[in-house]
Amino acid sequence: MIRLYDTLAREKRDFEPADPNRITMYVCGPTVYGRAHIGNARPAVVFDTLRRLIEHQYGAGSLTYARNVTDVDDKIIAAAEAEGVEPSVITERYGRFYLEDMGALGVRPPDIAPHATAEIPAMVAMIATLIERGHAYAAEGHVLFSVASDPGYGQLSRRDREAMIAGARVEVAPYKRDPADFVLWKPSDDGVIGWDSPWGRGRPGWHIECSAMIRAHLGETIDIHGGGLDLIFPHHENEIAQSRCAHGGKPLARYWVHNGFLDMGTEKMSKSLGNVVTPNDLLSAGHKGETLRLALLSAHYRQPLPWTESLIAQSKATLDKIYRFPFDDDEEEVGTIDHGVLAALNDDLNTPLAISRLIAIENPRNLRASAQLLGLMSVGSDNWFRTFLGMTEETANRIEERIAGRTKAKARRDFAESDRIRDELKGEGILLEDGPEGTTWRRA
RNA sequence: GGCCCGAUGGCGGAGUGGUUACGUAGAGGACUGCAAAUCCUCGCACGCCGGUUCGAUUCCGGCUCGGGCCUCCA
Repeated sequence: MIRLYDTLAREKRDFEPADPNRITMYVCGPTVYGRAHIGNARPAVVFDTLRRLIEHQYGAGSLTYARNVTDVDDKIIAAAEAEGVEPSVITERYGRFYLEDMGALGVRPPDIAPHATAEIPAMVAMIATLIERGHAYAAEGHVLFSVASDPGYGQLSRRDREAMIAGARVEVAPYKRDPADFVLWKPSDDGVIGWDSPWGRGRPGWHIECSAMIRAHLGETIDIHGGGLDLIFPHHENEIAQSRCAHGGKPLARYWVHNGFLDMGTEKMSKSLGNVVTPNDLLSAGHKGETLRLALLSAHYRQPLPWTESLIAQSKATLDKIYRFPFDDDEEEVGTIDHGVLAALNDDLNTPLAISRLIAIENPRNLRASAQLLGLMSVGSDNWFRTFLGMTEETANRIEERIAGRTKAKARRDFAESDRIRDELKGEGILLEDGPEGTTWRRA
């Protein structure tokens, strides 16, 4: 039995899917206007891990996991204009980078990756329904959702109407009937990406994209909706309102799961603050994707996690430790997942506790099977310790030759020479270890 | 200003009303030509002030500090 903290209920609840054979999960994916940063990777890794857990507990094929791609957005339009290219050039490039970067962190592609630009008819249809039912209105080329028409609005974020009005610091657009109303459809000027609609040529608002795509691909009520804490308001609140009002009161999601933030010293990492570190930067610096994944999982997903070089180093040390277990990489027999690891994950995805259990596993096959549930130990030990970015077989052979030279020096007790060779290799990032069966080498 | 969350040892981080988290870093030892790896041992903690309790790091209240949201944002 999996337990999950449900943001709506503000407590851990037993996870009971509506249909255990067809579990549905939707997570808000990237807006593809730039390269994802390491903070963006946290939800991708967290929900990838939850996905692996669900698939383990309910069986392969039991879960349909959708993660959208927002490929129409004002920032995309701005980026395209800045480069003098079509928006699709921007969205295809960064969409590809996103998959590459997340893939390096062991994040498997979702089952479904709906793109907003391919789902415009579904959004238009949902907007039309909302207008019909008196929950939305057209004004000056815009369509707005009427927050006052939805008495349940504000439950997820626990915000009352007074607070929302008090918080409306932004100048209220003249076409809004109420300051809290939000845009479902907005007009596009000539030359700006847009689609024809009953309300004129325009493009969808951000929130309606997710509501419409969830409906189209997963249904009116899904089991789990995930995303970052910052999406609770207004994005998820608005999604809930749109979907509930369009679907005769049916709830959008049965469990709301939100991840906390990476701490970057003084303030959160964000593109607008310009203090971003990307997975690509870190991988280029020589860190392995699994190291970054473990670092991201080293705190509970709802807790803040300070992102530092030290955290990365600690994560690498942990992986070095488990990869040093005596494996036969050709071993085909599959291990079983450790009960302690599973119990920790079942309890609201307690990954730090699971990792501590993982390290204590003594059977190598069970260790590997358990690690793989967390998306770790995806490669063989040899690969982990010896693969360098761009290292060729020829380079590896040269290293072997130099080690052979050192072994000869050692045999004639010429330790000055043998230490010289060892130090030289160390300077190149290669560590030697003299074992009972000879010298082995690994990357630093 | 409003809403919400957090505060654990050098660092990361679980958890619990009364016994060890764990990892990493550090110290000592074994092993080693010396290292590395491995093994053994060790030290170091629960933000502040009250309250409840036989007993609180764990529950309650207040305070301080930090973070998030209220505007695009993982």
